[in-house]
Amino acid sequence: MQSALYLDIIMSIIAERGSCLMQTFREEVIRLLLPHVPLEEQQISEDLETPPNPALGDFAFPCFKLAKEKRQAPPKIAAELVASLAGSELFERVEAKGPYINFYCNRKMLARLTVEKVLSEKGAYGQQQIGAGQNIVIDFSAPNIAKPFGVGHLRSTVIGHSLYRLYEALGYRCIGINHLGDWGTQFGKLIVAYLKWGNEERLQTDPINYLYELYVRFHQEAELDPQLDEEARSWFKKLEDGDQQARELWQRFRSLSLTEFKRIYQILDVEFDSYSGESFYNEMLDETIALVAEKDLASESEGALVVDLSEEGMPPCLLRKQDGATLYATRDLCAAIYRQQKYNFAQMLYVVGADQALHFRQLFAVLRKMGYAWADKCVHVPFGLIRYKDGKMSTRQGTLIFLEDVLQRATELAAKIIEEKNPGLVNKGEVARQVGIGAVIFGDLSNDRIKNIEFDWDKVLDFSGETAPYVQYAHARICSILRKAADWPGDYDASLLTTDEEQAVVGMLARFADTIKRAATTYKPSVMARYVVDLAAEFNRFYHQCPVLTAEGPLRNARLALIDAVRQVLVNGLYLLGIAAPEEM
RNA sequence: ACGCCUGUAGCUCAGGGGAUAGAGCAACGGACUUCUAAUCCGUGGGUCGUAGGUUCGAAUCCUACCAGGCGUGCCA
Repeated sequence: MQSALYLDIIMSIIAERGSCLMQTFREEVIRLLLPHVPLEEQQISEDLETPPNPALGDFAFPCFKLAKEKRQAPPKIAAELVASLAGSELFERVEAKGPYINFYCNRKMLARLTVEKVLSEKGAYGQQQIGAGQNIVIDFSAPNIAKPFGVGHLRSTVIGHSLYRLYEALGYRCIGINHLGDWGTQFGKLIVAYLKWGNEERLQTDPINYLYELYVRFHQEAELDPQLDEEARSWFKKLEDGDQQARELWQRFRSLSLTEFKRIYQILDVEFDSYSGESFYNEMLDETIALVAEKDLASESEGALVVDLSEEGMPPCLLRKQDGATLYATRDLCAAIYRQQKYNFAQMLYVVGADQALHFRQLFAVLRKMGYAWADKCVHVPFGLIRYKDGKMSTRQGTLIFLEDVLQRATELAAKIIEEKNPGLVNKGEVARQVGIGAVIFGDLSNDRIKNIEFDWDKVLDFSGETAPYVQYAHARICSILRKAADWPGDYDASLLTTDEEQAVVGMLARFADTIKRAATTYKPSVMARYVVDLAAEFNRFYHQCPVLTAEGPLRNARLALIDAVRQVLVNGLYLLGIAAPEEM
């Protein structure tokens, strides 16, 4: 009874924007199994898996769980089940293999649905509506004013930026906030250092490096003279109290730094919806503290104002120091409440290093104690530290590697390789930047964010294997082929794409939407990074196995359509990572 | 001392409780008169930190231990 009408319905469901291709096939498997197994829909869906080997089909259902109830061996159950299943247009074969039932997607149909969907939706392919009408706040990058942008800050920046784009693809409205570290005791330190050793001329000519120098010097001198720390704290207190000299210096340091940061963000193609940093909340802090006190949560301890968290098994959260000055936690608490009021977020992500895990657990605990149900919508998205082979990277000790140096060297290397491989390339400089910077970003995103990274120049400057240039190269190759096929009018019959190599590529394309969802909901851009590498690898295998331009008529058209679809998904995937896709390299 | 995180091939890492644990790099051997060789194919290489437990089935879940990293009230 599998009529043409039924097929049309399936096709139209899949063709609908925002639907997941593989999901439709998956639901069909469940529909087929449901009448024959004593399991809930949910349970079947959970048990369903992707076979380790494409020769074993596209979906597999393990029969172990049925063995107990049916009192039969799993392979026997599988065999009998297969015999009783209804046929489906969506699958060309359903076979029992040992204890598994393997479902083989109808290759022609999968190829058609996938390629047609990609080529009609183009840049929107993969987008979903899960988050429609909801806001999500993403707090990322947050560099400290008056310190250079080091490779350490790159992590928060690129992870946050990628999450921003991933959640946008799920239909959320994203609000990217750069919670600048533009307040705090560090400014007391900087003011002290500047007043003691400052040189106006050097501040003018090379602000960031000079401020950094002062900062490092402060810490060196403070080792010998603890009195300096005392002075710094008192200058910060003055700053909070509105002392004019302090505010003027702070204002200068801040605006000089911000100009510098924006330059870096431009290089990275990163933007923010708000630059409201810590100082932004300065006027609201008293109110926040009053709110905490109102709920009877604040208490005095050793001269400081704290929220006791012993019930939660955590050390107390400090809101005011002995001298009355506020802390990081006070400002974060204030910011969270402000953002909830302003954005009414469905979720708020803090893309901040794992070394601050306790701080966020405390922050969320205080919000919960205050009775805010939305505290559970706040998520700390932690990531590992960048370290040297021989120890921790430290701003204070001045052992920082500047991001700009890294980007610069990567770009130079890319330029050198272009000179070797493709000296005729027209816009060499631009492409070298796209490739070099892409390599650096990808290097940071490709591994699980929780792992520490050991900084290694050799690794940063290696463009072979699982890297952005690898993916970009596959993309450029496709563009090259498509340029040579300018005669192709764009018509095709994708159902001709049935070889193993073609199907492997199609299968990857069909999994794109699922990958976006998984990358976003696990807050792991690395999932998307792995995907684009896998897709590029699958394309490369196809490329070496199947001629495109020299293929015969209809097959040539079908393959052109296939690689055009790959090109599109590579562009979309790289975009989600914040990486450019040059058409030639 | 306590808490959190990590431990998979020589190195860097993937592995959505299930079929023979996979990539890249490095090593070695192949493939450019043919769509860009920043590519592809092949070979070698593993007590999945250790010991228990749960399960029909554990790299994956639980417990203990070991090793490393980070954190533990007036920095952020």
